Amino acid sequence: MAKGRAGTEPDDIRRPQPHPFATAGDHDPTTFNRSGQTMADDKKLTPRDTDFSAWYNEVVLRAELADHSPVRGSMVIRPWGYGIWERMQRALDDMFKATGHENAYFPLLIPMSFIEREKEHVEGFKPELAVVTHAGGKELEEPLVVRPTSETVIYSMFAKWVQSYRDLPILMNQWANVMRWEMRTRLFLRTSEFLWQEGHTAHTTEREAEEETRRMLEVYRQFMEEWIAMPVVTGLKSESEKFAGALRTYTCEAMMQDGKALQAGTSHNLGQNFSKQFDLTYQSEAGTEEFAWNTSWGVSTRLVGGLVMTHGDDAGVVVPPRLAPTQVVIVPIFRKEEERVAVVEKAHQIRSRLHDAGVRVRVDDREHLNPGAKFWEWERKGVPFRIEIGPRDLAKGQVVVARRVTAEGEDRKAFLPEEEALANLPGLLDSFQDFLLERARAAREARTFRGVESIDELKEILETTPGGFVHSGWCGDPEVEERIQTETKATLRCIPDPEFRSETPPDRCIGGDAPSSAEVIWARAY
RNA sequence: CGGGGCGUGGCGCAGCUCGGUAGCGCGCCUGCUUUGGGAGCAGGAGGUCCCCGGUUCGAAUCCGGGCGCCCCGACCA
Repeated sequence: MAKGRAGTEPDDIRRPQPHPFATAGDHDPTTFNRSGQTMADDKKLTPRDTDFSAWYNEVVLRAELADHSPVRGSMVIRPWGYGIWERMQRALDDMFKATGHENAYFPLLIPMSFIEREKEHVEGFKPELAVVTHAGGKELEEPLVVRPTSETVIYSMFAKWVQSYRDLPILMNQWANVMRWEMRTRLFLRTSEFLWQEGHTAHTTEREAEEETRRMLEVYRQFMEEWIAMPVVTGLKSESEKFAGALRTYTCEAMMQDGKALQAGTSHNLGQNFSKQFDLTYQSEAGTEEFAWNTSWGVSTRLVGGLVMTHGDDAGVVVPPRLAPTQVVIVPIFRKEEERVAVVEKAHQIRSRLHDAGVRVRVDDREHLNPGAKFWEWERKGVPFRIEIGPRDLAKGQVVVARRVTAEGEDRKAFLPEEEALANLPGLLDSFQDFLLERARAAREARTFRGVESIDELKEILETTPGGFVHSGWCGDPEVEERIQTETKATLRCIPDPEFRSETPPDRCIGGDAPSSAEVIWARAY
């Protein structure tokens, strides 16, 4: 049976299990201090099942991933969050290079007239443009737009560079910031300014452009699963959800722990829409003048938000080892001065041996915090493994290895001989990475509902916490889509690719008696 | 833009009904004792109580006007 199938019976609607956020290995963040008092509440995070959205905000701030900037709706990405983004960038960049792409950089400001060139494109972006009207103390003759995306400048430049079919394909990417003036913002998930990568290509044939669009979608899927450990459903966007100016938009949709969908990355087949507006033509082998075919594709710092909402728990963030700026933190424990000297020295020895084995590791030898405080702090930040070394361990030649999240029935801490711990850690990091992906996949499958045949049924599922992805038939009528959106607050996430479809294709449209022309997925979304 | 809430040391809040010394928890600084799951004690720093105006002998508190932020709905990676 293909991956992504939930029930053995296609018509069987699966119900979610009662406690969506329960995770093996979660531990109760309520602890007691020495006088037996509970710790002040302000040290704990709001639990996910009390208020998921409050939990998210607190986690991002208190794990020091990001902070609000003085300008409403924009954020500062702090070193821990930026370190995760840097790892993402590096991995993606390598994948782009491996598929033949080169990086370039285009400017922040775009002439207003460029944006206005492609009709659908303007309509899509106009409401969220930030416009520069004054500079150098004078009003500008033509307003400049702070790029919301760069298709228009990039294809205007491509037009300048391309003469012959021999100049194609162009496979380019840029890492940049963009600005879209949003009404409601949330750290990482939707801010006015965000960091992203936008790939832009030009081809001689429609088929080649389509292949490129699909290839990059697959690169994204693979990256999201292998690096973020975040499984995604891939598929095609409906007309109403596609990129403004594209022929077709493909998407990666991830399910967050509250059952809502996160559009994690998109890849667009732009057809000849932009090449026609910007005169991106080439002379073919036969000597005729032809318009090029374009694609564009992007992922953003939103992925950091996706990571948090996929793996985080009530103790904080959980960062998959491959993206963790620090994979292992070593906490020395001691009482007397001579113990401190010995333990800290051992900690640094272990650090340097793990470092040589390719592990990103640091020693937390701050003296003003006791070990417990350090444990909480690094767990909140999501460091995958912690090594504790105290006098008792020193005497026994062992270390304590604690995993950030444990499987059901597994002990949180393992007492291992030093050599064994050192030898095992790279493997432990790998298996933790795998564990996170499998856990996330299971969570998604548990909240994927198939064979849903009526809007009432859809509504009922979405209103039962924590919702999820609902598969149904659809006749393809945009009016039906809009009606469902209004009635259920769910959007049509995508027409899933074959491996995510149900065993038996739905035969009727969810909106009525019309025959279904495509299986689609509904969900409330970020 | 509609509905709701809130602006008081860095953060979270109390005080406002009923005007009169600005307070609590966390955090921060110094010292000593501590350190195997968010340390204890002692001392200390830190405030235009969002802004403007009014009432009053006196305003964080009452009145008027502004501004800002957050949450919930209509747009979006």
